[in-house]
Amino acid sequence: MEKGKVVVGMSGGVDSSVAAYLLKKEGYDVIGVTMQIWQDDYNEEGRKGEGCCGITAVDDARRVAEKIGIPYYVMNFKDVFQKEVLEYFLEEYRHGRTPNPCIACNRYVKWEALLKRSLEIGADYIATGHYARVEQLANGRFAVRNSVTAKKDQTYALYNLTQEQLKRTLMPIGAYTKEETRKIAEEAGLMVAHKPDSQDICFIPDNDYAKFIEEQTHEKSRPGNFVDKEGNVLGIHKGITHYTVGQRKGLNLSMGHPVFVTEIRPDTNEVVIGENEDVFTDRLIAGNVNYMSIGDFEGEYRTFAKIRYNHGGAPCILRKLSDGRVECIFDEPVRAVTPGQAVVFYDGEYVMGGGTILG
RNA sequence: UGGGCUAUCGCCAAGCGGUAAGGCACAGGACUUUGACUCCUGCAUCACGUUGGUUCGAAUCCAACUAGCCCAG
Repeated sequence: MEKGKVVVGMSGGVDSSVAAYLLKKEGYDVIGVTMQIWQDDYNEEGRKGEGCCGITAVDDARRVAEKIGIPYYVMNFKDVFQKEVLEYFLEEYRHGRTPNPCIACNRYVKWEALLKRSLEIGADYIATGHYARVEQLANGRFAVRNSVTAKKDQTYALYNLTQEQLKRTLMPIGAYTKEETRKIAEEAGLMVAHKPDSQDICFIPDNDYAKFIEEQTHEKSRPGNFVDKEGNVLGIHKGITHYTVGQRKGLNLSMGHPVFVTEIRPDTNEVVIGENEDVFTDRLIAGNVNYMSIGDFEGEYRTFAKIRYNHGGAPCILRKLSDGRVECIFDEPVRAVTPGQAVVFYDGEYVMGGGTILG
């Protein structure tokens, strides 16, 4: 109790379950909460491998909460999810960009909304089952630090959290590997110990996100032209929402050798096709930059950047631009810089900041 | 309707008498708490435009037919 009151976001998976268990064991006053963020009325059969927000979530989370002896609630966050994640997601695709909904969901739903409500009910912290650590640095700032397992590291999706949010965040799982987490779950007798990892976009049932966009927007995707960089028409595409930069599969273009999407032009409804080397670039511009381990920087800044969730990262130099934008110049070209995705900067193991890729 | 050329998997394309390469596309799987990339597997089995013929044996040679292309008109 002396350690404070913490609300743990429980998805019903192993990670958040173990997070709750560990905090309880450490002496926190733990409250389990599952966020209801999406329709809870799809009881279709055959939903395997629930995402982070699935619906068997509630059952599993409640059982775990009971098992470890903590109060448990379900909170409704559908409105904020609808606005900050879903609408954003649809709008980005409509503009030919490729959004990362998890990042928006983390910042606005999991943290902003959940934290606010948690504070309202008297909590001191919120906690999640992310593979990342939160630490306060010598300069007084809070930053997300790499999980002990680079393999399961989830810091990329957390770059957008604010100092206020981080100050009140606990991520107990960051100190363990996935295997260790499962072992802890097993030893604690949590029935979710062997639940498969979630994957894919959690709110898109069958993983067919293009169809999902059509259904949500009530707009049929509009076919257009595949063109090469000279403007020659190569074929017809199914609608720009079906594609992303660097994509090869699903183009149905038989050029004799593999070809890739190099650009999406929402204005002309064109998808530009090129060679593999055409999809490499050594620079990008990011906007909406959120600084984490440092408050800001002047001039140039040497760092290491990831341009997508599963990117190993690449050394680069940051240069300040106007309107809070930054230019990122890589030492070596990187593949498929994609507008809409996030670029996250690292100082060693710490997230230095990140932003949205504009181009 | 004179001459010439070509017809092999959805697309491109090897093969030149001995029993159908490969690439692209596509499908399935692996990987992955975003979209991609990548990797693995599969993908012509009375079949090589059709019909006959030669041959022990033809996609490979011959003939006719059909279709397309080119040059002449």
